[in-house]
Amino acid sequence: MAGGVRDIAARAGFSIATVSRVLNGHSNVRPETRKIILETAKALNYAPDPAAKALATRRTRIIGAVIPTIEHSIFAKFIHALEKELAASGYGLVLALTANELGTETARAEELLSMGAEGLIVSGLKHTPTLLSLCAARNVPLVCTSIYDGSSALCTIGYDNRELAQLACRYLFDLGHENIVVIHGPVANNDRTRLRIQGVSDVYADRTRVQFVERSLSVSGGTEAAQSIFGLPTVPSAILCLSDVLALGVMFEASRQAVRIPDDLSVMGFDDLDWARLAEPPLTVIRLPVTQMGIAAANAMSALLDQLEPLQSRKLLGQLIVRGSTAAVRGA
Amino acid sequence: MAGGVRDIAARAGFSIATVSRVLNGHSNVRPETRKIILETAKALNYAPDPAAKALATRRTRIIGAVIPTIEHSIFAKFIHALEKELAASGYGLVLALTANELGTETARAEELLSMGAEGLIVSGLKHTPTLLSLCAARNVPLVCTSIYDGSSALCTIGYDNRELAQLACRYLFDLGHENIVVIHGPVANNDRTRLRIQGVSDVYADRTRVQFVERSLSVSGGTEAAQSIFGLPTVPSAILCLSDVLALGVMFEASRQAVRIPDDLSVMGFDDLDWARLAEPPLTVIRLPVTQMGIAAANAMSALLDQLEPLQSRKLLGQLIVRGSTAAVRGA
DNA sequence: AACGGTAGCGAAACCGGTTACATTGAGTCA
DNA sequence: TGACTCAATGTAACCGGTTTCGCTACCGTT
Repeated sequence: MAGGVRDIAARAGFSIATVSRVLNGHSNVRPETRKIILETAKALNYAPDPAAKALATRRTRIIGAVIPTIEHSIFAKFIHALEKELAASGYGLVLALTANELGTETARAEELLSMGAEGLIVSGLKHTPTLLSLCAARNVPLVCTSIYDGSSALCTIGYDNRELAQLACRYLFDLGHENIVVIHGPVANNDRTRLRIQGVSDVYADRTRVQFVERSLSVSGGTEAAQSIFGLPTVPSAILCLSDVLALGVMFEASRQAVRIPDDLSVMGFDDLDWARLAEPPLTVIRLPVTQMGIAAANAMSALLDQLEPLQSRKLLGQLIVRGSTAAVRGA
Repeated sequence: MAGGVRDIAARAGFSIATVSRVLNGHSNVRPETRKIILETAKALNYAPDPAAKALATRRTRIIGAVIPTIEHSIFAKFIHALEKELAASGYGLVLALTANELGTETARAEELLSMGAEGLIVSGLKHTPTLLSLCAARNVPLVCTSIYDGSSALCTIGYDNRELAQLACRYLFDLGHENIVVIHGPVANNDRTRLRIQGVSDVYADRTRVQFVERSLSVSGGTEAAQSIFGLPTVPSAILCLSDVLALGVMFEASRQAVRIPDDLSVMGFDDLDWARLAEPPLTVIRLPVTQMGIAAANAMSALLDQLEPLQSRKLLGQLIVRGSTAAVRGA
């Protein structure tokens, strides 16, 4: 029932070339001709075949994203902004979630390319040589997100994880917290977490004063970590969570064990998820500009593909948001 | 640099037909021929052109999903499972988020189709006639999720929202709660919420005993609702939140106002997000089988497209998970 | 020796669009 | 009136795969 350009041409009494011209809004067509063709197209309720169009134009207008997960809100927000902005530029988003399974990223990326993605968005800076050469060979633009590295040859659009961790630690240190615990997610295959840890070490140079606890990147990771910390002989005066979800777990556990925040313990998060400002007490955090990042990544990609400008790394700024979950150490 | 089948054919000394046969694993090719062709394909690091392949085979192996948002974890979990399962069957997922903007669903669906989606997954049962006729005209399979309706002509894969709300209410009622408040997200354009509200009314038939509060579907919606409720002349003995995020907001606000849960107030959620069992107190919820739903939707779609079996509605079961946030009403 | 069957392969059509180039006819100008 | 320009349209090639159909050569039968 759905006719192609040839059907329209036959029915309207013109050639397929003219039909195509009309359908693509080219100018050198007589207005009346345009009208006739548009009408018969509507009558046949024509819809162009995506595959044929892609083959002829060599464009799919699909870009792919390979992301660890979407269940962590920080990624969800990013993807949301990314999708929205891509759509505004007429691009579609194909998604591949690696679910933190190490080493699947390259394979998933390849799948996306085989579905027609003409650009790739990934997170982090560390990728297999295979992936890199793949992109180079087929010259598929690659944008790395959640990280900014001006010295990298790759296009990175994100924030400076190390710097932001420093910002958090300096704030805590200035409040008099000389004995802190840092809870973070798995470092395996996660350069961003590693950078944040470096940032912590930059400030808390004397390693005896800072302790790192690695757990799964989830609320339960936070509660587990909190349980182990609360059982310590000397409880720290502050806990820095390198993700808000960990902080939520800590807050739940603190509430359960009647540890008062911030009186007994300062707690700080990283992300600034929606609930952070609404928590009791409201959570002091490092805010990550993920929405901005989604927009920036989408714009960089579409600008490149639309031949407007080359890819360019971009550093987005996070910020310290002081709220009620942190306080000066007692007696300081 | 990247060669096509014709390059391989020329280099290997065979015809493009044979090359294609080898590349697609057809049997009637001499083993040695296969070997030669595979080697030259590798040498030229051949990758089939997705558009050309799609045009010739009339298959894209892309399915589209139009979803309100991905920032709500319940959808994120669904999409995650969906993507994973689709990928396992060799399908890709293109995503369109409507961000609750009313009326964009149809347009977004059309976009997905124009990018080559050969199947559509949407949420809810209520859609524009345009969307429905679009799918019918191009015979694109459509799967409605987050809802089950055995009487609908459409394929629905989900849970019975009304029934589950009844389950929640009967539980509360049996605990002696005769005066409850139900907090829910916007009902506009959301048949699932409306069904849940119906389920509540089924149990709390006497409308004077139940009060409905509509807020944005977010933690802040929950805190706002809680604030208005705690200011009421007669505070209810229980609050049923038709989504866990609302419950989180309520819990935060309760903690802020020193309202003890469950002693002063029972709070109940809907979803069973990761943190629900870890909250303080752990949240009593209706668990929604969203992961299962993602898997089921993916399987239904792929089975249809692989010509294995027709689409079929499927009812998935939610369940009541009793935890610490609810208790019998005092003096009952 | 004549024959049927089949494995292996190639030529060419086809999928449904886009577009370079050719063609036509009307208008302009000397 | 002839030459030239340009707007409007058509013809056919092309994008890069898949697939139908037919040919050849070789096999085993009788």
